[in-house]
Amino acid sequence: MNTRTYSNTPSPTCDVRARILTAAGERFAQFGYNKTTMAEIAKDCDMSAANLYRFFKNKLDIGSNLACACLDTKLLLIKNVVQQTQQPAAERLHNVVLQILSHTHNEWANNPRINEMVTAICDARLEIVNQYELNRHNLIIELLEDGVRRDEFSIPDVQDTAEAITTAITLFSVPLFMSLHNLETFEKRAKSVVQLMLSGLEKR
Amino acid sequence: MNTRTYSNTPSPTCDVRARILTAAGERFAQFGYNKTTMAEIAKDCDMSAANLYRFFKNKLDIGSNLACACLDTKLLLIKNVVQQTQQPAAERLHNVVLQILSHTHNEWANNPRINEMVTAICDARLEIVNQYELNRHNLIIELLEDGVRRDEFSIPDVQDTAEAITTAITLFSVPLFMSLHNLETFEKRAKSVVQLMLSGLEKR
DNA sequence: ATACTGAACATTCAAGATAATATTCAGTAT
DNA sequence: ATACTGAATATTATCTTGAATGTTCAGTAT
Repeated sequence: MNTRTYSNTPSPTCDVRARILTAAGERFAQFGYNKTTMAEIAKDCDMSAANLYRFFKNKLDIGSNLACACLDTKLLLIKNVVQQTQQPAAERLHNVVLQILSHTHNEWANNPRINEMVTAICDARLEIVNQYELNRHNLIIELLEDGVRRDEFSIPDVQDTAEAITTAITLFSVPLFMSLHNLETFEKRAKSVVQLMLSGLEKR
Repeated sequence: MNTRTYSNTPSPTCDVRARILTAAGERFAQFGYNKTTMAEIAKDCDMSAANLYRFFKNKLDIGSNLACACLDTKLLLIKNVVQQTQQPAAERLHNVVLQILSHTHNEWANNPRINEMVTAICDARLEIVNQYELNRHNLIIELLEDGVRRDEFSIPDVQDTAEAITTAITLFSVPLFMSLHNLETFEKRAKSVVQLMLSGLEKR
């Protein structure tokens, strides 16, 4: 990644990168990743297609950067929910799951283009989605530990439990599944799953 | 479905159907659904391809029948676990989840051909997989109700809870996911999920 | 040296042609 | 009538090829 900055130059490298990403992002969102050509992105930035390669390794690299940003936004939304520390941890868990569901559904329903891009990128760059999963995992751990600290939760192994939660909400995280039901059905299911995760089956 | 039987005929209709299904099943398992031709199935049964259509509507219909049988086997395995009534319900739930995981993983690892077939069929005949899901759902309900009857479980809404469990074990039911981890990792996760479903997070 | 371009080259996509296969049906044997 | 077949037809998959696009690079301007 390029980390240099030219504070006294009118058009620093990182600005060019940002301009390219903006142009590409708009095209990808409107016409899809595959239908967008490097020539078009270049034209939007008043440069040649060849010049794009001075700033990004290739088209996939542009896509990856956008996908990263996309996943970062997603992560930030979750973080915001987790850090509503005035709310009980149980409620925040509930909100996290609904947040994830809502985002997945939105992606699928309102912006199949973006989804196409993210899919394409994730196929090629597994590490990006891995990083996202790891960050999400850590946010769940943060939430669980907070719940334990506040004496709301009793959790023998936070690490395992966080993994179990991630596993249990798979249905809400994968856009592919969104065609199975409508949003209300998913929300109902999400509530049931959270309910189950909170109280468990065993008699107390 | 043909339900007539010719008890005094040496080669009754239903035997021919069975012969065709056996031949097709072997071909599908060995070479895959798409690579198997109707002519080949017919040759295995010493008949013309045209004659197959007297017993099955089309190729997909042959595949559907095999897929049904496949899912019925799966269901039977689950049923057997559920009905081990000498075991505690909690243990049986654990075994059901591991059973499902093991079957999904097996399908994916040892027999991609069969999997290809089931996928092809399910794409075309959603009602088959729906029926399977419904039956599985009912088995889970049976297990939960038994757990409640024995005073092991305390469950406000069995219907909702069964749906929640089905949802939570999505990762173990979809062959597509099997490439993500190795079997041991999945088993560890399955145990964590069951643990979570049994005890819940909330302090008691 | 640095920023950039146009043209060359490599790869991917898509439309059309071809071949393989599924399905139907008229016709034969019993 | 019933069980079945071979050949005809419809559908689907595979291959081919030209065009479009991604990528590289020698060369130009500053």
